[in-house]
Amino acid sequence: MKREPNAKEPMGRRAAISPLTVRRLSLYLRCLDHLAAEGVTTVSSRQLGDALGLTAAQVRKDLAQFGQFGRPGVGCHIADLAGRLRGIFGTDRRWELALVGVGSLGRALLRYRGFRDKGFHISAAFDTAAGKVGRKYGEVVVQRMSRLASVVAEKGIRLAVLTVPAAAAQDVADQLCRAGIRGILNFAPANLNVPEGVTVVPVDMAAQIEQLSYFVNSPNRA
Amino acid sequence: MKREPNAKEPMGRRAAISPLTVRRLSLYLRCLDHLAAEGVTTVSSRQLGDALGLTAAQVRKDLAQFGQFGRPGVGCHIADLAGRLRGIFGTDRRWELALVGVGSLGRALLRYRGFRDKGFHISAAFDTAAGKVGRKYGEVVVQRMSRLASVVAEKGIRLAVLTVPAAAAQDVADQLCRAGIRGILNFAPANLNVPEGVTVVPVDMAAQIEQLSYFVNSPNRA
DNA sequence: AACTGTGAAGCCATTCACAGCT
DNA sequence: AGCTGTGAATGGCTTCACAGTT
Repeated sequence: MKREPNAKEPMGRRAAISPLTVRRLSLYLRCLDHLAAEGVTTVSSRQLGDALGLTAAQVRKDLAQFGQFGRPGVGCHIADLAGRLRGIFGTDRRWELALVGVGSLGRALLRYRGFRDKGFHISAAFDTAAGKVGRKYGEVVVQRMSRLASVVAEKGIRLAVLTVPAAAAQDVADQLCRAGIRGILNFAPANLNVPEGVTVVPVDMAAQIEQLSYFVNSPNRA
Repeated sequence: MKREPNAKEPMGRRAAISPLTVRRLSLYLRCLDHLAAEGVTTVSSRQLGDALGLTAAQVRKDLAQFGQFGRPGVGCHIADLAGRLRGIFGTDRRWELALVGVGSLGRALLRYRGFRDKGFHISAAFDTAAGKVGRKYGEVVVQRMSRLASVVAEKGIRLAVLTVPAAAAQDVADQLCRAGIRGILNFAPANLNVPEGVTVVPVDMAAQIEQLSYFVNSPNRA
């Protein structure tokens, strides 16, 4: 995972957006959906910021990168903005996922509703353990690893969830990349090396609880 | 083993460290443990940086905040540095955790080895569902929520793992804070309001897969 | 009056470059 | 030589402040 100097290339009409901004966009969308469920139709940047602990200017700057939303004096139309954000994320369509590693975490994710609600459907699961192959968890039957490439091709799967032990992670990631996967949600505590064009988003829960104990441990509070 | 604090700050009180740095410290520690397991005893900032996709200068700046490590011409002694990092995180001692919400994700975390390996032990679990109370998952028996405060006090629990549905998250967080919890690892897709002195670290998997699809979807590579 | 969108300023984080140690 | 620790420079992110719109 090497960070290139990020040359400013004019390709595509979207300029590169910082990962920090992308993370906040998710928060905005969650908040908008929440408001919409309550019947609210309009929201100001200040309201959004207050709900999330951000400044109103930050919210406006983030959203401004994608064009003009809300009208002065009124605010943003929630449904419009939410739809637009979904378009940006690509969650206005359905995504098929492959999951590799059917341990306890993998099984939990096979049943996790949070993915389905956003349009992400785990439609194939793989494991090396013979005892697991053939078993059905949630909706999918576990298959052997040798079927990975053909299933990925057949179902047009572009994203994978990686829930194998750290020691196996790089090897499995290589297989996923060869199979044509474009993105990996990596739960293994390992840094993955992937070719250009494949994105890895790490979900390192061990690191996150470490952060928690750091902040609880340390005397400084902001 | 002479430590030379060099009078940056008196050792007792640490200056506030940016969350970005804290996240990288976790990566350093993981990498150091990995190297140590291979029998390596010394590492340079360049090697560490290369392994993680960071510059050598970044690594040195991050570590310099905590004093002097490695010797010029040699590098850092891995065991020393790792031990020091564990001290910073507080993972050189044992932590007791309470888990609230024994759904599929909660059950998976009750068995998750990644926490135990870092010294975090889930020693109590709670749920509102009568059907789950009394059942044993992994090592712990699920208890009813009304017992939360007394168990937390009794076992000296300071951290909690929150795996309840979003709609219940704030209410449960309030209960946790009243019970004296100091930190919450929040898996619920909701922004929690907590009093001063309580830390929340969000683990929003839905947002993370949204990020993944954004980067796969968008033309610009990072 | 309320709110947006945006240049400019301010602040923080990263990288550079080099003196100094082993 | 090889490496660290650190001031200086750079670059990026956030906040400020205000002109402009409804």
